[in-house]
Amino acid sequence: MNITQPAEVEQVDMRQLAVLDAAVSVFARYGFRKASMDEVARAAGVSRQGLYLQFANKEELFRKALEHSLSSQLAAADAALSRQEDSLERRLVAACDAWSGRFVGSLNADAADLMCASTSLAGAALAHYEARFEAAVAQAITESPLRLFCATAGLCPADLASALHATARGLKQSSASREEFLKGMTVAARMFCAPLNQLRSRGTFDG
Amino acid sequence: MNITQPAEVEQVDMRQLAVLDAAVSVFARYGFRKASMDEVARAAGVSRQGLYLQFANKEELFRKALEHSLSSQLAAADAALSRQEDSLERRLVAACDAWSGRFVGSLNADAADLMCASTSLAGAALAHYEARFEAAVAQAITESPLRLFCATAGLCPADLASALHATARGLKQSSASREEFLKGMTVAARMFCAPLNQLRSRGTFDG
DNA sequence: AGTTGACAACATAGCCCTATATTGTCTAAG
DNA sequence: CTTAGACAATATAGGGCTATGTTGTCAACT
Repeated sequence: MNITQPAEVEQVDMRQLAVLDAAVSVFARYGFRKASMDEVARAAGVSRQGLYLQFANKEELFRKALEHSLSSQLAAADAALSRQEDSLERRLVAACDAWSGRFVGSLNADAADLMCASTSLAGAALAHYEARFEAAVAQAITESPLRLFCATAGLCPADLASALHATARGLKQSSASREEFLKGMTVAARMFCAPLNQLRSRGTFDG
Repeated sequence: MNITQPAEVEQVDMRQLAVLDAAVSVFARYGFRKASMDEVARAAGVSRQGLYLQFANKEELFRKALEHSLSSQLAAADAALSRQEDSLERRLVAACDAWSGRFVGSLNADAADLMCASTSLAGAALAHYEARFEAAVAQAITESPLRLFCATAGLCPADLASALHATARGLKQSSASREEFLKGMTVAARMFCAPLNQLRSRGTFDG
């Protein structure tokens, strides 16, 4: 009987994740207030009461859904950053895209409501994941030859990560399509990685 | 009698500019709807009817004020970019600060109203000035040795200008203070200008 | 375990009406 | 040429009130 226990636990987790995925898409589409528990339940393929069996109330559902989304975005960014076979430029673009680009074209008028609810209901988690994203980017830079340039330029990898994050923010705001976002992000990443190519062409590349 | 004519014309322009300056600060403080003509008149030191003698209505006043602000921001950015005694990094930071940094810390809840009014009442002018800002930045890059790097990186100066503009947007949104904005902008500009220093240290600097 | 249907409590959207503020215009006065 | 004061037309803010939608919880059902 112990053998089935882990399977059941995984089952429960899978259910939760599926529900959270549905909640994320519904909240992203309608915002916090205009998204109803009924809509989320229908999107998740469960009954409305099924939601209340897993989450105490709408606020907790939103918080968990937001954290789930942030967590998966961060995981995707981490995965992109750890693709050692790709260039740093490509990894940085992919990481910023995984982190910020997911909902670029799909933001409607309820974006303000979403931001407001996010900061008021899970501001700490939001800041936490943003810090972890920047830390991951900074770590990738630290592990690359670009760290050599940082020192000579009087900067630290965290500064670069923060600046790249700001660029991603700005592009998310001004881009009409994901292609536009990726194009701008590629330009920024290429400029940030320029010292790498210069080092390489000078023969001072040491991995 | 012709001698006094130009002086009078300049007087009128000065008056208009003073009124527009006052209007800009009032609109920036209260947004479009919550700012009253009475408030603008008091800030400008004229009567409410004085405003209607110079501007047909509130919408025209807002449009002219916005264009005046954009024009002066662009002029300040241009001035910063043409300070040949400064490094390109410093000029780019100063230009972005002049363009985007003016109201960084002072944006309140009425920012949405401002953006909405700006795009609906003078969206064309807004886009026009934004394009001119990016063109000015691109021109400064073209006139610098950085243009050499652009070609080798498969980019054009306009791409860099657009990316820098996006960074300024993102920092404007996420920065709590102007110092934070300037710090982030400096990091981005330094990275964008990194190829310059590398070229210089390799002795391939040709002005 | 989850679903269904029902329920009170609460929030929301809409409408109407009122009071107040603001716009845009006019005339008289300095 | 500008201002002050007054004015109708209009926009806005607020209260009350209703209709509708939503939340959170319950018991009965499968």
